[in-house]
Amino acid sequence: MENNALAKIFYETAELLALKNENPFKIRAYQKAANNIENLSNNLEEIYKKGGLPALQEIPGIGHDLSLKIEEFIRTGKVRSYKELTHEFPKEIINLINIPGMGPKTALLLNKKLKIDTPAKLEKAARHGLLRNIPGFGIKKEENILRGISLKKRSKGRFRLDEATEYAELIVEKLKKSKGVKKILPCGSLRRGQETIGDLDILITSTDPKPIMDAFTALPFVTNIIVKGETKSSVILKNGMQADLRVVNPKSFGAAAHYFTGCKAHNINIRQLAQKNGWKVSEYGIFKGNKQIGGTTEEEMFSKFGLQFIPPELREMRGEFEAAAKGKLPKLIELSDIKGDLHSHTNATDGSNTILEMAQAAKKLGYEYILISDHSQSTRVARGLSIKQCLQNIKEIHSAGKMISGIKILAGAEVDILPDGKLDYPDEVLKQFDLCICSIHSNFKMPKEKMTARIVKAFQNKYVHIFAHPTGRLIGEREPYAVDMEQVLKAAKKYKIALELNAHPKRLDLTDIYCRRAKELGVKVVISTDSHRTSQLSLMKYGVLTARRGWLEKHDVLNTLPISKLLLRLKDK
DNA sequence: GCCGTTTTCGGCCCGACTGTTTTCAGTCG
Repeated sequence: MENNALAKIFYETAELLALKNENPFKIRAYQKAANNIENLSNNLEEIYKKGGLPALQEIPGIGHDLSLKIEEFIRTGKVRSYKELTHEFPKEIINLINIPGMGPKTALLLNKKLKIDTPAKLEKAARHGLLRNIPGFGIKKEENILRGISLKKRSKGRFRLDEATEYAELIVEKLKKSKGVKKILPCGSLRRGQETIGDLDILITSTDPKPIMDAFTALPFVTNIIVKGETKSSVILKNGMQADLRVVNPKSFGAAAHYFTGCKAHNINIRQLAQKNGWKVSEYGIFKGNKQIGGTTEEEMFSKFGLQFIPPELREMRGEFEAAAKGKLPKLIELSDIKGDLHSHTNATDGSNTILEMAQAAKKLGYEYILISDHSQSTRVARGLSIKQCLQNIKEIHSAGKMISGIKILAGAEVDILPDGKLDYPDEVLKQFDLCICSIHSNFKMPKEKMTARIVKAFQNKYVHIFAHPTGRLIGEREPYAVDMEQVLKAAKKYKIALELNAHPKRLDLTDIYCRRAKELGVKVVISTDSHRTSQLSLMKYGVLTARRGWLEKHDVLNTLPISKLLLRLKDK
C-alpha cells in the first residue's frame, strides 16, 4: 500500500467536506493528516503491522478516527466514509474547485443555481453571461472565472527546479536595480529546494513599494497580471509559471522571509507557538500586543522560541521543530563538501565531451576525482560499449589520467542490470574498474516483486559499488518503475551498496524522503550528476538541495570523502 | 477531527486582494 494513495483520499475528503460547508477545522484536520502521511519516511502498512492502531496514532495529526480509517484502507483498500461523500456530489465538481478563483462556496452556489458540475459547463455559462445575474456575482467575477479557466488550461502544473531557479535569478537580476530595493530573496518551495515548483515567491524589502510593483508587473517576460496591490502582486510569466511579489518594510525582513518560505504547515506551527507565549506572528514580525519584539532577522523567528535555526530545506513539518527544540538538528551537507562526481559520460557513448575535457571541468569545480562511467553493451540507444570497447576505454581513461594533474580520473562504467538480475559485463571485466555503477535501463514494466528481486540480485555481485537513479523516474515524464524501495534499501545495507542521489533536476532520484529513510537504515548515499557534457557537472547543487531535504549530513554521503577513504569504503564488502 | 505542563472541552494562523458588500465574504498563500 502506498502512503500517497491514502493521502490523496484524505485531501479529497477535505475538499468534499468543504463543499458540504463542514467545520473548517475538521477540513484542516484532514488536510494536515494527508500532508503528514505524504511526508512519512516509512510505509503506513509497516507501521500498522508493527504497532497497530496505537502506532498510527503516534503520527502527528492522526487520532482515534483517522487511525481507524487508515486501518480500514490497509485491510480493504477503501475508505467507506470517503466513498459515501463522493456519492453526494457530481464526480467532476472537485475539478471546479481547482480552477483559480473558484472555491467550494462558489462551486456549490453555481451547482445549486445553474446545475453546473463540470468545468466545461462553467465555461459555457460564463461565456453566455449567465453568471452575472446571480446574487453576489457581477461582470468582473464572470470574467475572472473565464480567466481562471484559461489559466488552468494553459498551466503545465508544476515546473522543474532548474527552470524555476533560472526564472528566479532573472527576476532578481532585473529587479535588484529598481529604485528603493534593499534586499531581494526568492522564497517559497524554490528556497526549500523542492523538486518541483508551483509558483515563484519573491520577497523584497523597501520603504517605497509602489515603483517596485510597477517594475515587476512591467517585466518583459510577464504575460498576464493576476493581481496588483500596494504590497503584493501576482503575474504569469511567459512559460506559464505564476510569480508572486511581496514588498515589506526592512524591519520585517526576517518574519517575511520565514513566512514566504513556508511550508504552510510549518508557518502555522510557529504561529501556534507564538500564541502559547501570548504573542502573535505574522509576515511583519513577532508581536507582543502592538510592539514588535522580533522578526527583523530570520534567526529571531527561531531563537525567540528557543529553537535552533531551521534551514529552509527542513521546513516541511517533518519533525524539524522537535529536533530544533532539543538542539538536535542535523548539520546538513553543503555543496562545498562534495569532493568528486561519481557518474559521468563521455563521447565514447552518449556524452558530448572527451574524458580529458570532463576531468578538466571537474578539476575547475575543485574536485579531487571524477568517475568516468559510460554505458554498457545492452544500452544500445546510448551506444553502450562492447566488452572489447570497454576494455579499450579503461586504457584510455588511464592514459588521460597521465595527462592531467590535480585530479584523479577513476575508471568505471554504468553497467546495466539485465532483466534476470545479472550484470551486463562478466566479472572479469567488472573487476578491472576502480568503481562500478549498476542501473536499470530496460524492461521498466516488470511487476514489483520481479523488479525488486532483479535489483537485489545485482547487489550481490561483489564488483558493484553504486546503484544509480534507483527508481528510474523522470520528473513530469516517466513514473518510477514498480519497486519495493524498503527492500532495496535493506539489501543495499546488507550488501554494502551505496545508493546514488542523481542530481539531474529531471531525476532527483533518490527522493528526499528515501534519502532520509536511507540515513535511518544506515545506507550510504553518493550524489552524482550523471553528466553527459561538461556544463552539466554544475547540476550538483540540485542534488545537494535534495540531500539536505533528506536530512543528510556530510558523513552520510560518500563522495565527501577524500579519494583514498572513498575507495576503501566503497570496496569494503 | 485533533489536541492538551493553564484545558478531555473548547479551542484551532494571519493577512492581502478582489468584487460587490454598505461592513464583508471568498479565495489565496
